Amino acid sequence: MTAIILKDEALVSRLRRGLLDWYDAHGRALAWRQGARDAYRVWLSEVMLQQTTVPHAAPYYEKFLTLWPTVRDLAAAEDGRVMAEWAGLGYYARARRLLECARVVVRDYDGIFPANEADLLKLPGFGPYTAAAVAAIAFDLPANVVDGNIERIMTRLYAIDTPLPAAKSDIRLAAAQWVLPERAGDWPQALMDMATLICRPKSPVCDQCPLAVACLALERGAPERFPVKLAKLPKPRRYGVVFVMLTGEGVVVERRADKGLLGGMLGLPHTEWVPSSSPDVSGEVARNALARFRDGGGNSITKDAPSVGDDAPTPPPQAGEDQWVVAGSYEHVFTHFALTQEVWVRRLSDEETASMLRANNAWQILPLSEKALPTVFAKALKLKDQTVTPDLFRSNV
DNA sequence: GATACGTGGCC
DNA sequence: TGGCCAAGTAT
Repeated sequence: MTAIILKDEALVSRLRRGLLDWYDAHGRALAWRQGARDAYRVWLSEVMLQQTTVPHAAPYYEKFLTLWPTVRDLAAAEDGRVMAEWAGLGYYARARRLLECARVVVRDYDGIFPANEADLLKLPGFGPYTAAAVAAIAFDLPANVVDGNIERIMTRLYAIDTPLPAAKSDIRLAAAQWVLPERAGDWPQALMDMATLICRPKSPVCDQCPLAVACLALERGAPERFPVKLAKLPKPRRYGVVFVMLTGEGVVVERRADKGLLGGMLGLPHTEWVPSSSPDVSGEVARNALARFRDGGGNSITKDAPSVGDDAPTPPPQAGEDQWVVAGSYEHVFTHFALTQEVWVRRLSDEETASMLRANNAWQILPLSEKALPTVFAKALKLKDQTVTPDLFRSNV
């Protein structure tokens, strides 16, 4: 428990004004800051920006606003369309909760976001940060907005050396000292811009910082040491095979279960992602997966797949198995594990396609021109494009 | 409190 | 090149 040293109010007041002056002169002209403040736009941008960089989120924000200009438009959208538009942005639970929240706002609030932090906090996908940010930025309420940027500023300002996340309560207390009703919406944005442009994680530019005279970390000589974080556990590696089944109309994809990794997204059928490549993922594991696809169960492949090393009976080779082309393999790093995946490609006849779709009701055909897949699967199609011979695309094989 | 949950850029 | 980092939330 770090004791927060209360700064004298006159100093806080002066520094606060200095940071707002800096923001007026140097704040970023981001798309969601243009025009009148609109709770829907503020909320949309905040959700997209969770754990996501501004350059990555910006084009998605523009596209969503074009497709669904109001919360009512979004609430009326098809689930699959929203998920497809989110593809590539990551943390897909955000998209499911975004849609759920839009529908709650329309149903319970007549399409108008509640203008108080407590009610915002109850909405799907709203946590302490987003509720405070929307309250402040959309409704100009003096909420205590604390995100990773503001955590960095506060741990440096007060030299809080308790490792995160244990330091969060102290950080909140520190940040709360700076909140005032005057320019309540600009304040957190000024802090976040300053944290991004000046109080950066690495090589902070302290000689440009409006708060430098009060910064204990700077005074002690190592501001980049803050915030202190607990060491991360090593990231395990897993292995799998992904199947690119080409048809006359596109590629076979499955709608994934709503919960868990890539929940609610379209994906390519794939084997279980096993912790070891031994004895042979691209042999027995792949063969078992293909057998399940033939018999149905393509949407539960991770649930009842035998793990590598089990002496589950190897099914007889399928007819046409030799038509698979191994396009290569690639790596994809998720939050909590790294995946090495081999890409198997083959052309399905119309009969096989019909049979596969009958057996696996979560499967459908996605035109190759559509960009609806999470990056982990988009990479497989890209690898296919780079390596597979054109004759696989012919309509009759 | 610990863990699950994506992706891309940077050094 | 592998680890770190980015406007967190849900369980």
